[in-house]
Amino acid sequence: MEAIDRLSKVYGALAHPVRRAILTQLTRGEAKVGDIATRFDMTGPAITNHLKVLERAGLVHRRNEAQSRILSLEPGILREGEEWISNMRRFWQQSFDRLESHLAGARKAKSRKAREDR
Amino acid sequence: MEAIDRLSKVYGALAHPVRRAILTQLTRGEAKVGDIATRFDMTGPAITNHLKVLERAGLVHRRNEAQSRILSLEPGILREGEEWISNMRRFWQQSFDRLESHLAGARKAKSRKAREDR
DNA sequence: TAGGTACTTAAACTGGAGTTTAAATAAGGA
DNA sequence: TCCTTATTTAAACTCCAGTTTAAGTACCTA
Repeated sequence: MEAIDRLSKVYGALAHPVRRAILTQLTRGEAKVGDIATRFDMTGPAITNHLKVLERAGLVHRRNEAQSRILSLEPGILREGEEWISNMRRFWQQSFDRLESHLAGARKAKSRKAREDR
Repeated sequence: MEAIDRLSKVYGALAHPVRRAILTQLTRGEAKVGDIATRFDMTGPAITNHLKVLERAGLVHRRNEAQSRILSLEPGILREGEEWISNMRRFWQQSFDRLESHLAGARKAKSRKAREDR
């Protein structure tokens, strides 16, 4: 069973160039499976599989229309992925700033000592 | 051989909760491999492996100090990952706006027709 | 209802991710 | 030099990702 958490599914889905290309294509509007398949040198089942991964991650939505399946972007989930990274970068920046001010303090202490030693 | 592109490596690295937790820990400052290992219920080699994935994605940097390996964050690469997502969201927003104004146009035409039909 | 179009499911295979135990290496200390 | 600490490499295993070909399903058109 071992339900995989959402964020892992999202990043896992983004970790394949074909799936990122599919998402990019979908920013230009909805598309049928066939529209997508013709742009990649892969068999139909391979595309079906990539679309399933994107769908299970909650990144795309599938709708039936006659014989065609219409794919469209589902933006909410992508937002979570963006947030995790930007928080990460923000926290990293803070720890970097702390390090900087620590080093600045050390430099000051050192030059003070140098003066005292003179 | 089949060299995997950078972005795929970055997202692939983020697609595991343990690796995300390691990155989060590193925002609080550098850490030895041992410091990281004690926080997860895994054997040493498993941690070594996750660290290798993070390192190959360019997300962390490893430095030797006596018997210990010191890990620290490498922020630049994370920025690329953030950019891809935020561009994606921005393009999506644009296509959403286009759809909205299209629908607004359709609604107007419809109510005009309704008036004309009266 | 027979035939085409548009996909999906099944089955099979390859290769790589994630994990463990056991052995190897590297650096420091007695 | 031998022992200890800290971590990595090797070997082995399981399971899942990605892919293909062949067969099945769903909806439309004549």
